[in-house]
Amino acid sequence: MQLEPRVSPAIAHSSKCMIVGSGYPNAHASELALLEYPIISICDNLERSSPLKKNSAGMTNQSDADNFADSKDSSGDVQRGKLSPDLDGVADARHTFDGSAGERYLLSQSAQPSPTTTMFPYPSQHAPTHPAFSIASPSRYMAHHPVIANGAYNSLLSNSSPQAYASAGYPYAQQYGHAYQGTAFYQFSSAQAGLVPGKAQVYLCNRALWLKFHRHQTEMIITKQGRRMFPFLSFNISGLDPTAHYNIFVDVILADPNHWRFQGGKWVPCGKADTNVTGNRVYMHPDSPNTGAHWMRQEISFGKLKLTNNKGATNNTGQMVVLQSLHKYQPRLHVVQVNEDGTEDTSQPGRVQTFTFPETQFIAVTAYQNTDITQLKIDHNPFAKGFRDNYDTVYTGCDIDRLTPSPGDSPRSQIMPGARYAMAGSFLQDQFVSSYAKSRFHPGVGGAPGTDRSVPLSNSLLSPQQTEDTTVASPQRWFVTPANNRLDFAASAYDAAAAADFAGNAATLLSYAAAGVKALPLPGAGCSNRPLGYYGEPPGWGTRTPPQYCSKSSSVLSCWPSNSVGSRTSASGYLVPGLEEGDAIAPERSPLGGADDSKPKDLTESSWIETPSSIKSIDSSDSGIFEQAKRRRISPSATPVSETSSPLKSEMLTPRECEKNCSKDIGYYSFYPHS
DNA sequence: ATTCTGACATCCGGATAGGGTTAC
DNA sequence: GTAACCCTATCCGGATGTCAGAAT
Repeated sequence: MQLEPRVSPAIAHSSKCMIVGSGYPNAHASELALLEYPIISICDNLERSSPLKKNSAGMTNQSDADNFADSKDSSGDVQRGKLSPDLDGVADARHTFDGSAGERYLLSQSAQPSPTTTMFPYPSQHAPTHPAFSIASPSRYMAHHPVIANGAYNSLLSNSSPQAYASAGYPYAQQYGHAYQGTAFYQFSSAQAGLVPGKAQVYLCNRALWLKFHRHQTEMIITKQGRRMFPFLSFNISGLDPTAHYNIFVDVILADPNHWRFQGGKWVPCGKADTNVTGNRVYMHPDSPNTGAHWMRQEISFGKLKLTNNKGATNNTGQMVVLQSLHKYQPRLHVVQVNEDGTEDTSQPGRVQTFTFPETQFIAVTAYQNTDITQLKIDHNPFAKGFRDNYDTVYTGCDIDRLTPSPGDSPRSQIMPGARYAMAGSFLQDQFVSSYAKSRFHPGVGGAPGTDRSVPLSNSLLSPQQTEDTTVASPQRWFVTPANNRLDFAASAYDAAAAADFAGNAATLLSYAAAGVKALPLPGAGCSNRPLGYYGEPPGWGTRTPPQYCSKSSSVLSCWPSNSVGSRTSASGYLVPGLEEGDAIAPERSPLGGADDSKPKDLTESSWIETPSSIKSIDSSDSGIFEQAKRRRISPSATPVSETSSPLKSEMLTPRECEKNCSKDIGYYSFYPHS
């Protein structure tokens, strides 16, 4: 299809003058230091980084690499330092991130009027004049691996930015730069925050889960036959034209120019990445093309996306994304408006929007390196359930003993048992909410909700590279309630302690802010709950466990009218309190308070508690939590999570409750028009 | 020494078959 | 008595991480 590099003058300009560290025109050097992500000059890379543009430009991976290398060379100290493994975008950011930093990056933007407008999903990197993607020509995506450099679409952002992109290199730099410039793309008006017709907003539904992995540097297994991602990519989109048609797909690009190695309990760069790899890097959502209403109606899951290292794979190439082991990748979501027949229309600008979620970065491996990651996978992936029982035998019963025996890796050992168990809500972060939900309130499973046996999923879950951060994060950091989602988050930005748990890393935080995010995506708000009623159709994981959840929680299902975009996008639909960060909910910290617990409680009880004990036993047996409780031999004192603090209750508010609660935050909810 | 591969055991959900119950 | 429906058991495919051995 049309791969012609239709780049606006602004874009062209931006692509030619990438200046290291200048991605944050309004940021001070100190701030840059916090940005964490390397800022590397990548002249011409902006366009090339796009699988489409690259094809059209006939660029080679090597050229990409060279450009990247060149940019590094010219980028100076900043970028050089960024190449440190500790600067991969998480660890250090967290170390240095504090309340002030959070404020600085989230709220201090001149373009960002107030903290109250900082709570929004990731805005896209709009591509005003970018040639649309085409599903008709998959080959166009069979491009070389570009080093993440903002992507073609990112570069197009410059259209609205007078300063274009003085810097690029890594995606975030560009994004931040864009955001810091306060581009008009992102409406920071409290009244219209993020509500820009035609401009989609995307929530990473399972963001909390991603964060859990991200804190340890996510690893994804790649096999010849292809391995599914876990966590898998799952998004919620809003802001699309309900009647317009869109293609939605994900591509995976190199997140940095390094080859990585797990050494000494941590990931360290080891030479240059091999960018001379071909293969499909794009996974088109099977529902594409479809209407905006369709996309907004349900969660968009990419559970069937498989990662492989088999460059010559011929089967299911459409489902396979070819990657290289020990390379760091960054998935990106692309939303491309197409004609009704699925064809592209490049005549209109702004039809391509790209979303990058830093927390979804991962290193492709053929075998897990970090045992913390392994354990997280086992703990959260239903398919790995069979390995959970090994806990008793493999480990001595103390989850601390089970920790990664990596040097200097003692994050969990720093956790107070109570705090650890208090992370009950973390389960809600799971990709498979239902699995845990089923047993969450299982009678007799005392402390089940808080029996995250293996992994302290909050701030305590720090990788060896994050040991400095020992601050006890507020468990409900990501517990989004209709009334507090945005404001709470903003407030949290000032909370140094919370900062640790805040998105899991400063980089992420920054990405939000820089990307023009007005508020934390509060992904869970929309997804952790909504999936209940939308999992029936989505492919992949979503089709497995979720249905169970639905079948057993009919009352919950009713919370998400799947046939009504309007209702879905209503405040209640999107903002139902979702435990995104999964941490235990501290009622006292929740705006909803204990009073509001009653309703969710009733709801859950009606859905679960009334289930015949016999059935519940059966269900709970595979819930994970139940097993964990059994394995952990949890003592009453070790399971402080009371019913009132159960995350599920907050998570499962009914629409009525949602509306009631949501009304507390008019500013935010006004974003989602009630039908 | 590091990385990759394939076999393996395990788990889950879907599909199917069989049996039991109920309604006509 | 028959058909329809429901429930349960079983089989199968696909998924997981583990592990030992091969490859680099």
